[in-house]
Amino acid sequence: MKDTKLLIVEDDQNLGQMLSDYLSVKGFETQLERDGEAGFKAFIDDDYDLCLLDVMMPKKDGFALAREIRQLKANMPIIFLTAKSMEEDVKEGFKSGADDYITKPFSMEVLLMRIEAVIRRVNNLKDELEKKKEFKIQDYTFLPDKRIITKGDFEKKLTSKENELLRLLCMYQGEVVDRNDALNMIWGEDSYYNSRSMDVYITKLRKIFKEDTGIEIINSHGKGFKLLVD
Amino acid sequence: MKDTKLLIVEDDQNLGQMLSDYLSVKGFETQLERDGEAGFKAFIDDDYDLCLLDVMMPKKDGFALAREIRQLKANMPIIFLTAKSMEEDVKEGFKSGADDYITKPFSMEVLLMRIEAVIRRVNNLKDELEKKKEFKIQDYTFLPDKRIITKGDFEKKLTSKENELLRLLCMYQGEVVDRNDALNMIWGEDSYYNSRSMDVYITKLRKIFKEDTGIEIINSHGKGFKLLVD
DNA sequence: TTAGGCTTTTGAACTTTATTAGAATTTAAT
DNA sequence: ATTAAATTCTAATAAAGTTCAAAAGCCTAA
Repeated sequence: MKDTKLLIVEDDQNLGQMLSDYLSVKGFETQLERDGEAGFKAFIDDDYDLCLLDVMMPKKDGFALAREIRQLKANMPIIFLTAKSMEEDVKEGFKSGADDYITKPFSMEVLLMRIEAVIRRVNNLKDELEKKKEFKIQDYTFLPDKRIITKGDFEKKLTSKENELLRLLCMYQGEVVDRNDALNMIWGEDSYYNSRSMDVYITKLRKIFKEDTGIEIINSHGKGFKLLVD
Repeated sequence: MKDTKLLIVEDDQNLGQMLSDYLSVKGFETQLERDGEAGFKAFIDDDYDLCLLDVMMPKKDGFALAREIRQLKANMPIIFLTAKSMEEDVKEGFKSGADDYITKPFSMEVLLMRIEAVIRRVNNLKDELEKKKEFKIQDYTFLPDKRIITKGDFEKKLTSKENELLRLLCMYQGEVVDRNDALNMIWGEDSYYNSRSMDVYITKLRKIFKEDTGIEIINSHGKGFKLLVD
């Protein structure tokens, strides 16, 4: 596995550099930006595992930036660097399972612990999902370990690619699964031909649910696929 | 997105200058006007994130000014600077979700906290909107998660760009959505070509509502677009 | 070990989505 | 009124996704 990659957005040059240096030493790959706009650009250009956002920043504050980031990646883990007075707002508005906040001033050690905690939490979440033995898709029961999907007395064996792809879609049900991510996870590499191959499997999965209104695998052009169930 | 921009309308020159200076130092962009009329002119000429209005002013008092401002921008956050004796009036007449008031005399610190609180509240409102699953546009139902818009038995699938753009317009229904903001949020960057591309999508959306009187996407020259429904 | 059956990849034709170009209009400003 | 800038909309093109069918791989039971 590669380094954990952090996006740090902090307008105080001193603090920013200090964070960046300290966390680099601690084994993270870091990218430092000094305002919300630059931060968003950086976020688009690269893949990060966690964002560290100052709340009070010129051009675009941390909350606004977080909102935009979440539009692109709904579960991106975020830690807000906030003043004492804003504590309540973070709690109310932004604390999803993948978030945390830390009030200034803080010690580097404490920050490090928070970062590790968030990453652990996120990994656990992913683990849980991966370990999940059974997914419900309307009346269907999908058992990834047994590689079958059933509905009433209908039962279909899935091939391993079908199985992994459906598992991934189910894990992130309702969210777009990145094409690249899926390719890397299931095919091990993201090439043009693998991508075509994946399309074929998407077609196969769609065929399974063809008759069922309310189950759809929709494409998000240039991004990936999303399993929608209502 | 730019700095948070404040319009300060205060007839007491001393206090006005002090406010303006202090808030500038604190990282806000400020514009100071000394009466209601000048304040309204300034409001028309520029985009503000929050207005700080003295209630007692010559030519046009703070309430009257607020009324006019609200006609142009229904949700403009406003903080009234009021004397103790007027406290009741503000509470009754003007406190919308985005408002606050502060009684003179006040400390700069308290004012700052109020400003931040209002801005935070507004940002949280935006969050809620983003999470919204369903928008009504007259008889249409727009379901951004499913990327469809329906009306009776008419149903149209939307492409992801159409979908995001319409979502944005719906979120700010009745208000102008900045071109730049839309480009940054949906396209990730604000370039000439993306801007042309967005125009094409505006055209597509307009076509959907072509037959419907009372639904319009109107352009605000040099600013952006506004979804108008009546 | 090898034929048959299943899985996966590849090729190719086709559809949909997004961008670019450009001509015609509209708006704002000098 | 003239000019520049911004917008509108159609059409052409490029890029991405979909699907079917056939080829290539892979496994396993005879």
